Amino acid sequence: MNNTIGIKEVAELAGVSIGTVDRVLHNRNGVSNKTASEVRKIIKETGYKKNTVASRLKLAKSKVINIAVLFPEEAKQKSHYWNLPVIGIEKAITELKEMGIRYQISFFKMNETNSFISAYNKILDSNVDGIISVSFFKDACNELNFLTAKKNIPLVYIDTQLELSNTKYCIHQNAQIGGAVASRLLYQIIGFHGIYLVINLMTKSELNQNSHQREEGFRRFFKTENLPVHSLKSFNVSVKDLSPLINFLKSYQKESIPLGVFVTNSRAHLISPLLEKLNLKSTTLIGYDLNKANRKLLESNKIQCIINQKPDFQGYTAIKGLFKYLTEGEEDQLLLDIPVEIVLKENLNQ
Amino acid sequence: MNNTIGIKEVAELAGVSIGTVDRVLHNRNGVSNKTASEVRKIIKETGYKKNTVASRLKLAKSKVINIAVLFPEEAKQKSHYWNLPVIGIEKAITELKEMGIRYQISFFKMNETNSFISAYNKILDSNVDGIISVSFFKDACNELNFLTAKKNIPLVYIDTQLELSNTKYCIHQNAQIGGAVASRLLYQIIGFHGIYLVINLMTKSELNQNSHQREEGFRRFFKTENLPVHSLKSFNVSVKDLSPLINFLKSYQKESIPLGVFVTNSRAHLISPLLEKLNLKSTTLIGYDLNKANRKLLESNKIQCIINQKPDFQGYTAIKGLFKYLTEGEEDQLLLDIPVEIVLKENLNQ
DNA sequence: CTTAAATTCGTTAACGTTAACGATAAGTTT
DNA sequence: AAACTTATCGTTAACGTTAACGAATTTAAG
Repeated sequence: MNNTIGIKEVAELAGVSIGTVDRVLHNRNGVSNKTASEVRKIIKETGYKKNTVASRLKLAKSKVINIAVLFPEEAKQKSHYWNLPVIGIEKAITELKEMGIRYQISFFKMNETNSFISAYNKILDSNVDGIISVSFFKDACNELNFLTAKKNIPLVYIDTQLELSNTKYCIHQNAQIGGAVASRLLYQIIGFHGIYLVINLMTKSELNQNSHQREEGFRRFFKTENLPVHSLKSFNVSVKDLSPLINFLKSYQKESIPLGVFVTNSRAHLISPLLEKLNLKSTTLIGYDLNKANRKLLESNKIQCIINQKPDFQGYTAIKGLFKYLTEGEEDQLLLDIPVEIVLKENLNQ
Repeated sequence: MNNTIGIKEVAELAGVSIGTVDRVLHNRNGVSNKTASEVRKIIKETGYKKNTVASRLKLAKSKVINIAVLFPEEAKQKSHYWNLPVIGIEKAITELKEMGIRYQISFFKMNETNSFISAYNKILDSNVDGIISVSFFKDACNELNFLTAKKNIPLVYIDTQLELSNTKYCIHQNAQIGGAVASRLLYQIIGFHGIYLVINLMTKSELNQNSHQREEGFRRFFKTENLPVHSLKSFNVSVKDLSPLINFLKSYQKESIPLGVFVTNSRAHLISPLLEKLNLKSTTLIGYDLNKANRKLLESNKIQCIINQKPDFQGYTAIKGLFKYLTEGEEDQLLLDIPVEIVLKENLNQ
């Protein structure tokens, strides 16, 4: 009935003491090859699994698990987007605090690679068991991937900004699916004869990876569903100069064709006022991320739909996944697709 | 720095032994009023909280937490709707198994009150620490509420079928919000001039509580958003005789007005073939629950949107909530609104 | 062959909580 | 006053894992 096998049972079956079994389990030396392989055989046969609860009770004080979080400094601001994963992280840490786990957050400036590099160097100098961060800088992140791999420290990226070939663990939303969801929603509403507008509102010169893939998913939808569209245009415009976009909108102002706008990042709130000014009231606007401005516009029906990446959930699962990995070696909770959540005014505050 | 206060520190501060502190914590007798109140004072001052990990390690074998699950017998069928909460339950049990928690499932017939009653009587006769079930029968559930309250056994209903005044714990989706989400989606698509159809597909003579509230939420949307509609009709039809509905659809067959259909339960898959037959192809169909038939129709674009109640998540949180309650007395995770999840073809398999 | 060094392994005391088991003191019955 | 309850409280051995400590044996060095 009670088939939970402990280290004691393994020891007895192998004809050794629990100390020896423990040495084998932790790959410590001081055990002969012969007995070690015998113990390993028993472990395999019995399917022994360490009792994490007992293990962490023992180690909670002497071997605290230290997680370093390295986020953009915007995470300090309450209700800012980058603060949301922190909320999830804190929730997970609270749930696990009896297990002996701590986290420490440090910050970098989104436009300063060096602030990121010096921050991760400080982290790597401390004794850290796992890292959670965001991929903003290509070269620096590649270097960090290399350094953490060498030191055998798990590094989890959330909310992928860049996709790096040597990234091992990341927890994020599938951007293509997000784009496809947006296009289906828009297509249902404005249909074949409408005008589709994909807006990449850029702060840097290069296009963000997420935005790129979201547009790709958006465009692909029409192909896979075999739905030819009358007009689908995309704009890569700087937030500092929206004039190309404004000019385009003005040219369509008098046509009475329905307009569907998909903003591929969190700045849909910058587009809504434009549409208001130009009297394009029947426009359907879909954007990303539940920041304060977007929430407000969703509540006042100026934005019709927001796709949520659940950044809080990403932070939460990152901690839980790291804990599972560090205590049980279980990797598969560190490589996750977070579901695409569709948020309307009605299910906003749940 | 390390401000975790244990029973040992409390004992020292109160000038007693840990045995006495334990007696106070568990309200066991054998301690004088004077020392008890002194201990309680220290507990309050220090904010001592029991270390659940250590507690459960100690009790995992001697005091297993027994959860009884009482579900419709359809839960036995893989991929049936009622099997989904079981999957979530099993996931939670697996996560907590080191803590000494077990569950046992028993079944009742959805059309036989007595099968429910005899099942819960058997459960109450066994030594059970918590119960998870579904409210199908008014009188029987009221009685069960009474009996569990008397025995001080927490009873959690998921996926509310009936709303009972004396229910203490339930984990379910807000039906009104679900209805409102459906109406917004439909309104965006078919607009002011369309025809709205709410279909309550009934198996019994009385209207299901969920269906009722979903319709209410659906109708309320238009009022709160101040959107007069051209036509909004609701049908309460038996699954055995759809003819009233068919007749209605036939009468609208030749009008070229967009039609939006909201099926308030999991049986949207019964409506889709009707629409096909009557050649009402531009109809938008929204339903509930990701059963096999609905999934298939979503994938083939015959259903446009499904609202998911996340029954697996409900089961999962029910176990987690019961565990938290039984170990720490924390009640607030047993009274939960599960978010309304909007599922399209594109985000179906995540 | 003796002694030192290294290898291999068992024993044991924690981690924080629980509760059985005694031990002591106070009160009650003959 | 002896014997017997009762009330009150401290001591201690678990739960399963960890790792320091030391004991026993083998190997190497002199």
